[in-house]
Order: sequence, then C-alpha cells, then structure tokens
Amino acid sequence: MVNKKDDNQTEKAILEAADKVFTQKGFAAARMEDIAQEAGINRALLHYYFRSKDKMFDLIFQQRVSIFFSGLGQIMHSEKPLIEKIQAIVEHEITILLAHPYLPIFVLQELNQNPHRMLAIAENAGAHPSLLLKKFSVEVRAEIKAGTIRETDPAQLFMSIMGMAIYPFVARPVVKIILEKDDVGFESVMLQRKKEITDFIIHALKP
Amino acid sequence: MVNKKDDNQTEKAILEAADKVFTQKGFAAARMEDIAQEAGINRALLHYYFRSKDKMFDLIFQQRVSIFFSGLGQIMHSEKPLIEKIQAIVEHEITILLAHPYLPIFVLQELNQNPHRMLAIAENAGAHPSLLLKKFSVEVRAEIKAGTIRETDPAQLFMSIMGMAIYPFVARPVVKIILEKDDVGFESVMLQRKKEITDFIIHALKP
DNA sequence: GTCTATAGGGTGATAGAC
DNA sequence: GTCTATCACCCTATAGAC
Repeated sequence: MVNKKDDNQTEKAILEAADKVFTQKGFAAARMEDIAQEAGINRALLHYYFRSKDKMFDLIFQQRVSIFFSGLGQIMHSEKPLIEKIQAIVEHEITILLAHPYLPIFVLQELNQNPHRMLAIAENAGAHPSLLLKKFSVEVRAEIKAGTIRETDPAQLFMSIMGMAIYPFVARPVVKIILEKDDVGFESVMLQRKKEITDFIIHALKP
Repeated sequence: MVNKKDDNQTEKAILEAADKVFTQKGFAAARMEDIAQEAGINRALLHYYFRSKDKMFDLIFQQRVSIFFSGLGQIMHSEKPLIEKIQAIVEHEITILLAHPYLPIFVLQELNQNPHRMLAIAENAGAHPSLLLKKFSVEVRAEIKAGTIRETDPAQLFMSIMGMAIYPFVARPVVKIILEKDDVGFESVMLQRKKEITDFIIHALKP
C-alpha cells in the first residue's frame, strides 16, 4: 500500500476517456489507442484496469442508459398531476441532453444492434421499461373521463412528448444547419424549447 | 461482350447487400465479408466493382440521405395550405420510415460523426437544407397574423413535427418494449400515428 | 502501477489463375 | 467476371521488465 501512485485517480481518468470516445464514435469505431491517448496513458493500462474492450464498454453503456432512464422512471411514478408530470418530463429530458449531447444517438445506435441488452440493463437501473407507461396511462384516461383533456391514446401521447424533446438532439447536426445555428445558438434554442413543448402539449390536450 | 454472365445483375445484388449491412451495422462495424456473404459472392468481387469500402459506403449513404430529404423538400416547397402541408409531411415521413426501418438511426449516427458530409450530399439531393424552413416560416407567420393559428415559433414547430414522426423509429427497440409490441404491432401503431400526430398538431395550433 | 515489446487474429485490398 | 491465395496493416490482448 506504499508505492501506488493515484490508484483510483487513473481509473477515473480512464472511465472519463472511455465515456467520451465510446459515446462519440460508438463501440466498433472506437479504438483502445484513442481511449488511452484521451486518458493520457498507455494502452496496456486499460487492460490492467478493465481486462477487455467489451467489459469496458458494457460498464460505460450501462451507466449511460441509467442516466437516460433512472430520472425518467422517478418522474413517471411520482404523484404529480398529469400536466405537471409532463412538464417535468420535458424539463428533465432537455436538461440531461444539454449536459450529455451525444447520449441519445449513442444509446439508440448501440441498442438497435443489440436490442436484448436493453432489458437486462434497464431493469438493473430500477426502471422496468414495460411498467413506465402503466401509471401514466391510467392518469391520462382519468383526465379524459373527467373531461379535463381531449380523447387521446396515452402511448401515442408519450411518444410525442419524448420525440419532441429528444429528437432535436439526435438530429443535432441537421438541426444546426437548417436553423443556421452554431453550438451556442443550438443550446439556446433548446432552452426555449422547454416552455415551447409544454405549451404545445397543453394546447393540444385541451378538450 | 460475349462471356460476361449477368453484368449488372451482380452489381445490383452487391448494392442491395451493402445497403442492408451498412444500414444495420454502420460503417465501422460492417465488414466486407458480411456484404459479400449477403450478396452470395466473393470479397474480391466487391473491390472489382467498387474499388474500396469507402467508395461503396459513400454511394450507399448518399442514396439513403436522398430518400430522407428529396421528398420532404418537394412538400416543403409546394403550394399547399399550411395544415395540409403539415399533414403531408407527417404522412410522407411515416410512410418512408415504415419502408426503411433502419434509415434514420443509420443516417443520423453517421452524420453525427461526419457532419461536413451533410452539406455536400444534401445539396446534391437538390434540397438546400438551410432553405427548407424559409417558405414554411413565412407561411406560419402569415397564418398567425391572419389569426388562424396560435402564436408559435416556426422552427420550434418544425422540430416538433419531425420529432413526433421520426423519433419512434429511431427509438424502435425501446418503444417496442415499453408498448409491449412485436414488429407487426409496432407498424400498426405507426400507421395509426399518422392521424394521431396531425390531430395533435391541429389542436395545438388552434388560437 | 506503468511501461515496452510482441503475440495473435482479423480486415481491406491486390495479384494472378481461370 | 469470378475465384483463390496472399500481402500489409491495424487492433486487441498479454508477457515481462522496471
């Protein structure tokens, strides 16, 4: 226990580097050399800490998926009234995606190639994906019955919410060109978008 | 010109195979061997027809982006009234994506890694991306001024339309689990979704 | 713990026979 | 045009010195 330099210092550096490289390039295009350079260390060290590229990737990927789902699960199962809940979802998604720009395209791309990974990981994260909609659906139907919102299919509504919030980040390079914005401009548009989406949905749901 | 077997028969087979493999795995993960097998031929033949993996990919990618944008451009620049135009966009996107399930995640993933490719290709396709919004914006503002729709930012509206239509396909594996559907069920939900989205937008835009 | 050197396997591309 | 054989390189992983 005497001669170790910064034990979990380098481990942390590696994890950050791996996250950056994997997230930006995807598993196949990412090379161990890229990660080592990004972390300022040697390739062999990566294997010393994490054995293999696959093991490293699984770790990173699981973390990323958790970010994507854990917060969402809490909101979905909370006791807020429907409109507030929708507002919270939108704010949460956009806030997270502003902090992690490459997150959704990375997760969705890797998931598309390995759909089975999804279940195991998401359940680990505590958010049974198939249960996400259950409570939400009940609440939507209750509001419809009470006449406070228009007749709508809960699943379709949920897809609309997620699509409006997440899609611009997935299509970021296209959006930047079409809107003629740089990164700063893009982020400012996404900040406005929080209120824009919520208003849009509230009006769309009016009876 | 006597002994050649099926000249553009194999070429066509290769293109189809390349499209399938590249679209499903992305450039980095796709191997020439995969494509050759899928086409029922030999690796060397791929190089005989298309020289290199890069050249092959560029070709496929350009075609895919064209599918994505060419039809959209026509609709955006047409003379339909606003609501009809929005309806046409939604129907067009969902129809195309039902026919090409892996298209958006593929295009968006590769674009994220090579944003510069975007411009050259999209302009080739005849749809200046930065002009896509111009006419649409004017029309939206006209309707607002006429009092037929609510005050809305055209760019935000456009992102909402595209997000609602495209996102479920990008997140297809997640959606299938959350909605507990198989492929057939997913497609039927997306068919319903055409009307769902249009209604949603019309209500959201009511003054 | 961290490095250098190298093994071992895979992949894109070409040469050359048919 | 289509195949087999092979080259040359790159990348993951490990062995071994410090």
